[in-house]
Amino acid sequence: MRVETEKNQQDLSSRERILKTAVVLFARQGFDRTGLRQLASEADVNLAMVNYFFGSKKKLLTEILDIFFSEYLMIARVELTGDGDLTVRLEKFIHQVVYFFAEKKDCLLIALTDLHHDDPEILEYKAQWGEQMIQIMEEAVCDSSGINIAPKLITPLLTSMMASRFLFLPVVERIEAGGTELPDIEAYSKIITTIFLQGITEK
Amino acid sequence: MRVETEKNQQDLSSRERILKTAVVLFARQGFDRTGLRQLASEADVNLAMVNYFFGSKKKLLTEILDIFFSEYLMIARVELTGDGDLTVRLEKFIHQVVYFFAEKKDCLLIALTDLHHDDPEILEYKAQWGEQMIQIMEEAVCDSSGINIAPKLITPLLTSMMASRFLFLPVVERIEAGGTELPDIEAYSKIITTIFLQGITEK
DNA sequence: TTATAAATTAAACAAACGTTTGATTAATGG
DNA sequence: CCATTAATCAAACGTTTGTTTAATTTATAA
Repeated sequence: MRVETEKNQQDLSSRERILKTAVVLFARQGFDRTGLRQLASEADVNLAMVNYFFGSKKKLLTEILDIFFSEYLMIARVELTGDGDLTVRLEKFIHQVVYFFAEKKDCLLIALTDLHHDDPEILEYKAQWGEQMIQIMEEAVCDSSGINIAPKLITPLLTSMMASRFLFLPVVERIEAGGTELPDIEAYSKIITTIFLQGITEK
Repeated sequence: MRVETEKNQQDLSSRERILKTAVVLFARQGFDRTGLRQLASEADVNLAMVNYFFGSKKKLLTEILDIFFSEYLMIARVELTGDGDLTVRLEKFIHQVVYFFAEKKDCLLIALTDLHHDDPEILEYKAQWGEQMIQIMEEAVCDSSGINIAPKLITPLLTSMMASRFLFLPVVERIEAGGTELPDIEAYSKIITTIFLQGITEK
């Protein structure tokens, strides 16, 4: 079960091939279940190259997530800060993030599932990113509006809402029941926005 | 770092001690990072007892989650089905589930983070539970109301909303920023209900 | 070309993994 | 009290794990 065809990967550098393959394998199998030998084999590099380029398996993980978190944070900064109408800002933010999650759904899964462990090193790493996200939310959403919800509550909540589709996708795809199918990303983004702003009840 | 004092555990049977210890360790460290030797040591049983009582490490995991999922499903059946006002039913459902998640937050973390892997056996296991949940949601919420949202979307969404506090709790607890602190469970439950029904915007 | 650095390789390392075995002790019911 | 089952134990099973080493090839720059 190759991650990509060799044609698609052979023009990439060894470092980039490891990175790309690791994202897919970590998302599919989990960080701990993915051995360096399988990773090296599917990325078509020697076993020792992972530690040569990244230092350790854990460093490889944080390098993957650095890229993901910094982009997520950038979207928040660009779309949420400013003086425009809060509703409009949130609308654009959710739209951008949902499409970003859809594109980087493997990284999202790794961030949500593989990072929730006891390792103090990993926990502090997450806290660094989470703190920045909560600060943006506080200044851009909670302070500058009539909304009176703790940023420590609303930040995880909105993130969970936007991520819910991708977090449960592997399960939902297996299920035949539930007449209607899942809407596409555009419709999904709009539904999340509507519920977050107005709830499910008809106006 | 003992899971509980020996006093609290010594009156339990070996089987129950393994179960209780496994829940805590799996939630903290993840299923894969928790070795049977550590588990046996902290549960104060011999290494071989885990396989003696549960057959395998994976069976121990599914036994833990069976209890959790069946209770979650029971709450959904009790609170969601019926002819009463949908708003009232959802209100009660969210309240019950949030308190249930708070009480069983370790199991919730295991279900959300340790189950998202490629193992076909695990995936089918999850699909069995997910299918029942989606069916309840479809009949009780989607069909019997003006709400026109795919049950395959709304079920993961609502679950994610209710779980968001617990999924991110280990990170949020580490963060000093964000002036206000996290509200208690009662307030959290009410906020989730309000947002799900009416959104964040003031009426 | 030659010297220097980067990349790649096969092989080995100790440690930890889940599981099984066979013997031994404790508990149970006739 | 005896027979039978359940529970507990230490020890070992063969794999697999992440990491390191030292040698070799490839690429870069002088």
